[in-house]
Amino acid sequence: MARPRDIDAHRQRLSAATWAVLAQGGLTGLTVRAVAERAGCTTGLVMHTFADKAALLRHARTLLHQRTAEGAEQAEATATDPRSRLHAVLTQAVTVTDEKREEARVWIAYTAAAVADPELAELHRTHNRAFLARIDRLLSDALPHLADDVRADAAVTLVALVEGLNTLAALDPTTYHTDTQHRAVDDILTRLAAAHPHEHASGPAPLDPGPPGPTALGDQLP
Amino acid sequence: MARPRDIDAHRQRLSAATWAVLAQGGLTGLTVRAVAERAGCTTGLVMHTFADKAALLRHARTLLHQRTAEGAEQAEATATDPRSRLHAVLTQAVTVTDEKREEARVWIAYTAAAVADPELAELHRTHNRAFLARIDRLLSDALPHLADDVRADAAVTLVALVEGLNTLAALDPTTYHTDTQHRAVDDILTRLAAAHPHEHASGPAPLDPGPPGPTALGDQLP
DNA sequence: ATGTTACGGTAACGCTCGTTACGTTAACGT
DNA sequence: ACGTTAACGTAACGAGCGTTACCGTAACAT
Repeated sequence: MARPRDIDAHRQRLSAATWAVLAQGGLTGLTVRAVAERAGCTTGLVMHTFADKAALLRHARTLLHQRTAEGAEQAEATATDPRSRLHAVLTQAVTVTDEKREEARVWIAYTAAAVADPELAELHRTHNRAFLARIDRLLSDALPHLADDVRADAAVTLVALVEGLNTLAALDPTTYHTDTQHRAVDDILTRLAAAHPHEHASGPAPLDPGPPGPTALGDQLP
Repeated sequence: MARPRDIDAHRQRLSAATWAVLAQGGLTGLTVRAVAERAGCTTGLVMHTFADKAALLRHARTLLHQRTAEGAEQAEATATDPRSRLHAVLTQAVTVTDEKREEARVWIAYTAAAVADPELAELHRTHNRAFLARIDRLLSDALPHLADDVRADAAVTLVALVEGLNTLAALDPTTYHTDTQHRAVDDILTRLAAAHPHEHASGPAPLDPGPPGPTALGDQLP
């Protein structure tokens, strides 16, 4: 035996290099050579660590999702009551930091790659549905007065809003500022905390604010 | 003189071919040869019609925006009252047809390309801000009771929602169905038609529905 | 009818890509 | 200390890319 290697550490390092390359050069700038140079090694190590370029892409994609899931998990664990948990997870998802700025650009690249790559598309669906389920769960805890179908639609709305805000902010941070994104999320949550306008499609809106009061979410702004 | 050509017609045909290639093969599948084959010509015509590949991309991008702007213009012209105008433009933007399905995939490709291409990023900002301004104008006509800052945030929310819904629907049409998207847009509009929860940060919501009644937008569902 | 003109096709260039075959070298058991 | 073994680098291959130079040819003016 000779020269053992920590292959998982290599995979992680190369995945991080893949993110960096994607963030800087976009999808067309992603080459095995660029990843190797970014990781401080040669293409030899890359091809010995992954079967091919597609495997590298998939691994980096999965690791990226794990990182975002950890962020949501932490936000969820930090908050105390159900409403602030929902608020914390969504706010964290649209808060722009140096780390998240890169993440958004990488996210866009993977979205585009998934259009033509069925395996990446399947990964996208799995991960996105997990996030959607998380928001739905947080919604049912935070706003139990919402009917199931209304809540499902609200979850879709919130997930799409986060997706859209991050995409637009990545390309136009001037127009889509962090403050604007926070206000957008807070506004939706505040309106959801109020009763649904035509609940069960019966009569007009009952306008029932719910037990904790309608301004509970809005008051949590920084 | 000899052999005149309609260069604008060629540009349009090649741009349409570019969309088709982008929709099918994604950003990495976009090659001059693929565009030429799709358009039924050779790379020679492509390079005689455009200075280089980037010019072809930019032209197709601008033409795509013009097409989407026309769609919004038609929806706006068809509707009669201010509220249905806003509703029609947003609904049309998230309605999935064969044409729009391709459009969404092309849109994603351009978004990813803009991450690494400053010129495409500038085009994106210009066009997106134009759409944002349109929504803001339609909002001020449809819901005049909204304060300027509230309306601006609402416009950002609606644009981001449309962007997010289209992106997610392109990759997961099962989870993000056309009906779901319509309900998401309608729901936001209905909630916006109600008064803002903490208007001017003064007291609680005045809950003033406005002249045409609070359910005017919700009732316009198909 | 015919010469002229430029439109569009052909084919090749240089380059870079993903991938592979091979050589080098570093770390372990003995 | 040293041979062995596998990890990693090196270098080259074939394919495909954007781009260019060149040529055939179709359409107009005369």
